[in-house]
Amino acid sequence: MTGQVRTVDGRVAGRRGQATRQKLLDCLREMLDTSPYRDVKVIDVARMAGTSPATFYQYFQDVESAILEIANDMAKDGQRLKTLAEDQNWSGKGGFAAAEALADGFLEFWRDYEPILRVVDLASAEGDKRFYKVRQKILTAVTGSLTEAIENMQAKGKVGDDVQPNAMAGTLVAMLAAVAGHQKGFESWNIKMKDVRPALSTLVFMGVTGKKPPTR
Amino acid sequence: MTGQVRTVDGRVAGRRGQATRQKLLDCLREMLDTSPYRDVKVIDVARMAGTSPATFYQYFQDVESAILEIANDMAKDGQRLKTLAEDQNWSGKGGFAAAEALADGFLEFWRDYEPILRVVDLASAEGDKRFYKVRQKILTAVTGSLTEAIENMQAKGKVGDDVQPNAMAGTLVAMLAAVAGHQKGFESWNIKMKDVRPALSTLVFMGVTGKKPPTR
DNA sequence: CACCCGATCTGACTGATCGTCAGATTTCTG
DNA sequence: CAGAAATCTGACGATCAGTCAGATCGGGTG
Repeated sequence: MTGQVRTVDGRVAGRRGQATRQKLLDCLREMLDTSPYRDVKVIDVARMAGTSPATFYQYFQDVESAILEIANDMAKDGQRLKTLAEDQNWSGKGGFAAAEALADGFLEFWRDYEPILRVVDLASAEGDKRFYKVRQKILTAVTGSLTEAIENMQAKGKVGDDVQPNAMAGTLVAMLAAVAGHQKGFESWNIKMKDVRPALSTLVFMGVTGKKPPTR
Repeated sequence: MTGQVRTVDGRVAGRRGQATRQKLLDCLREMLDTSPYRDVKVIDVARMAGTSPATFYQYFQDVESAILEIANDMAKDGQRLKTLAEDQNWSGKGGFAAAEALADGFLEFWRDYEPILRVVDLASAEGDKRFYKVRQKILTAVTGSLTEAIENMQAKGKVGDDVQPNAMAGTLVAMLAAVAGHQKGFESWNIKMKDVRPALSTLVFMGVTGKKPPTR
């Protein structure tokens, strides 16, 4: 299913090849952790991996393609977010707990992949479809689950139907992603994450159920 | 107050110099509209402006500094967002209208400056303090006004004080910025902006007041 | 108008990186 | 161990970054 690993000129990579390829990806990821995206150079990645630029180009079209590879792995891992939103009971205290878990899931996921997600965000905003697709893969599942949840609440008459479920779900997901992506920003802005967490959960809960969260 | 326009080596630019400088900025901005950030080259900007790379370096340290210049102008214009959040009456229908106006303000502002804001977002997430400061300048004022509004509501006992006003305000602003920055994404995702607008406004209203918006 | 002088621009250069290719090196196979 | 396949790399032409000394421009002056 994952398909075989191939070199740029189409040959299937063997054991050794896969190892170097992986090493290049690891070094690229480390590079992105420490340098601005614009300053990441193939030559530096190659040097760090103890190989030559020519080798890099044997496995990747360019830097973007390599990042896309990392991003795809990330997207697989991202499916864990989906499980946090689906088949939850959103009423009452349990619902608020679900909202908290969802918020935590986003915060943690973004902490794990921050530099990659930055690039994915930029590239998809710039209209790169490959990156857009990755972003979708991560967010679409969550949005879908939330949409269903909101539709259920509306069916029960708990929420006014003056809001489109998918628009609300999309907005909530965008919010979660944005806040998760600016955790450092919040911190250095005198806003503590431990205060942001309840704010996020509250908004998710209110967005889904249309109600104030239960007092604890 | 704006200070005189200076060349890199400290000379004050005259009439002609300022004109070239501005032309370079304009071309850079146009370039960012159409090319990925990573692919914007000094040589292309210079060519488009009908001048040479050496001239570019006479006025700007590097591409980032030039973008920062554009971003600073943008930040000035961004102060219009602040007025949308301050001294509003957030109760009842008027409050919901205020929330709508705020959402519209964000959507419009991001539409005006999308490519620049993308870069500002990336660079500040990457830890570049100059860009972080610009981002702050735009968002901090709005956040402050919203914080006040929430504090007022809490003082009146309308909202539970289990949420920190500034954390909630920061979260709402992050949400507004994120959604505004992904307008194209939403559209191509089958979610119409006209549906997102009420979702956004509703969340802002609920975040500030702790209540469901009034039915219309 | 001819000249001058500061402001402005640019050609040309060095060095770094990109991206490619043919050939060297390593690993695998029988 | 020989031969083949896989893998790696040195070397190269092209492009771009960034610098500097000198050419050009344009307004003011006598």
